[in-house]
Amino acid sequence: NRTREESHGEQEDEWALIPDHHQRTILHVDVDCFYAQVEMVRDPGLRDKPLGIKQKNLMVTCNYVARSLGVKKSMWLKDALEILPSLVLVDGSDLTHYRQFSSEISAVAQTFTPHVERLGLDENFIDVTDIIGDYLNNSEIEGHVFGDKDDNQVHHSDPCGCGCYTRLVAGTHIAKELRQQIYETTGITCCAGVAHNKLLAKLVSGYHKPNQQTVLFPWQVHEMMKSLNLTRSIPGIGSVTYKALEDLGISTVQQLQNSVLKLLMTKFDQETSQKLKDLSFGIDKTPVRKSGRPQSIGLEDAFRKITCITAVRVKYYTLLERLLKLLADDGRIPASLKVSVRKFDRVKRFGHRETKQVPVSSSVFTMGVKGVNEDTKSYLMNMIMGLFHKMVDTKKDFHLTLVGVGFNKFIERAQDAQAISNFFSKRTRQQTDDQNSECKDSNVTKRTKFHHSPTNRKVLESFTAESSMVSSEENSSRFSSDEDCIEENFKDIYENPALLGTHINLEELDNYKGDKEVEEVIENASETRKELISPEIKMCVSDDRSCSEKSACIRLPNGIDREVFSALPGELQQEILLASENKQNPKVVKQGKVLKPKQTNHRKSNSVNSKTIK
DNA sequence: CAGGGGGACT
DNA sequence: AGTCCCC
Repeated sequence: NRTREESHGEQEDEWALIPDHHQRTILHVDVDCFYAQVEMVRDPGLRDKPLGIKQKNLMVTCNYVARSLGVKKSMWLKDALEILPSLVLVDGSDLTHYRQFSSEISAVAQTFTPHVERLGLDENFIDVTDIIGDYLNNSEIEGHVFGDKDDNQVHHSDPCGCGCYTRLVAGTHIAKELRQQIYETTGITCCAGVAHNKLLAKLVSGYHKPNQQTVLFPWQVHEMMKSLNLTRSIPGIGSVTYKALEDLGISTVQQLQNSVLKLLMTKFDQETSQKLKDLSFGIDKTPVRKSGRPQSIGLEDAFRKITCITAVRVKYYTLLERLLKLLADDGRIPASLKVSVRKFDRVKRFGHRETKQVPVSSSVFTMGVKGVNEDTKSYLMNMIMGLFHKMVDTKKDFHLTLVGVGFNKFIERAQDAQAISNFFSKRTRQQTDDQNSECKDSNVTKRTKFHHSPTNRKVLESFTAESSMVSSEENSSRFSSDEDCIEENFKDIYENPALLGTHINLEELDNYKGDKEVEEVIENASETRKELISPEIKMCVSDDRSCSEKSACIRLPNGIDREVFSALPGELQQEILLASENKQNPKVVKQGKVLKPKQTNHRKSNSVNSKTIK
């Protein structure tokens, strides 16, 4: 009972000859201009205005008021404002609220069935095959039907004979109900597509926009696929695959349908070749996979130009602070840290990133009764900078247009966590003669094992809270298993101990009473703070315009964005200014005992290395 | 400055 | 770690 066109494949094309019985019923739900809707729900005053959501210089989406006035998705901000000067803009760089709405929407779908697969923040595939029985008594179709009206009226029952007609009609009722519930719980409107596979459901969901739905019956598949014209409009055929096909003289879906598998196999392996052909016929056997929680959590910041190491540190530090909040919300313990950069490249322009990763010890996130604190941040910062230096040779000129940081593996199950924590504590015992290892071991075990418990949740949440610094001794045992990493990655800070002082939370000073060397580092830093960050100057720094009129203004180092600078915590502002000062006036900074005793053994010089500051 | 994510496969 | 895909 497959459609005729599905048999047009080559004889050797075995997969294509397997009939598609359309046994499944799949929904694709796609939120209308997602970011714009979220902002309109959050501020109903925006409803009637032309609204654009921007990220940097790009308007990533806009509401339908704006669209009716000639603005399109993914326009340059400049172009959008030229067309529509009255466009109201909201910055959508921080995805926090979008993530929240997104998971609420998926959660509504999950009340129907667990078979929900997320695609990006605003799309969900739902396999409703399991629950279709509850909806079979509906005879009327909800929403639109793809294709010619007359054509569909011919088939008023189930011409296919496999029961797909009845199931798809039932699917339209589920889609209707789901969209209604999403609207009631979140205030967000969606489109939906109903079909017998993911490809088709997705293709058809956008046929009537916004806030509408469409069903596709199998006998319309051929017409639908032909109407796509270019192969590029098939999900799964991206720019690279499209160009490869183009090289073979295949540009349209029809050409792909008529292509010979052997020709495709000159550019793709057999499996891929077959998949491409299947797609052109609207055949897609891929299952709807439960999405579960994200497998990575990361943040990026793009910009036009960063050329100095201090700015890099500032960017990573800022991203890391936000990332730790996301991590605390997530509740899981990460096992791997990934750092990325995008180097300026005239040819590639964008898209390409270089990345490096390292395992991170789970103890970094679980040790310490008072939770993870500033110290964890600087530990991770050193990891980050270590990876960064593997990608960028800061002794030479460099030009970055993006930095990113993320966690991409998580300790999932109690058993795994147990094994991992045992592994770490074992290593620690062998390598150090740590009397406290018993205590640490039990800490790790307990926390990791129950990392979903409320108690542990609290520990995680305290990442971001101001909390007290642990003693140096505790530090050394906590991180000793990552010794190798620290030695490599701490290099930057070794070379400029004055920077270290600026990392210290001023509220934690009491912890260092009596430690002369540490106090000295801190004093250095606090003097710097007093000198450079007086309230007046802060005001000046935060306002570009007033700054240009005042003579007392701080002159920021080249490459430092004033807006970025003013948004930073004082300690990082100091770091920048200090670094810039040192650049012009390299001076010797007296060495102090630093936070992690291991370092002192490896420090080679007391002098500030102006090269690292660039 | 396409942005700010994410996933699967190799 | 890189490539390709998706939104």
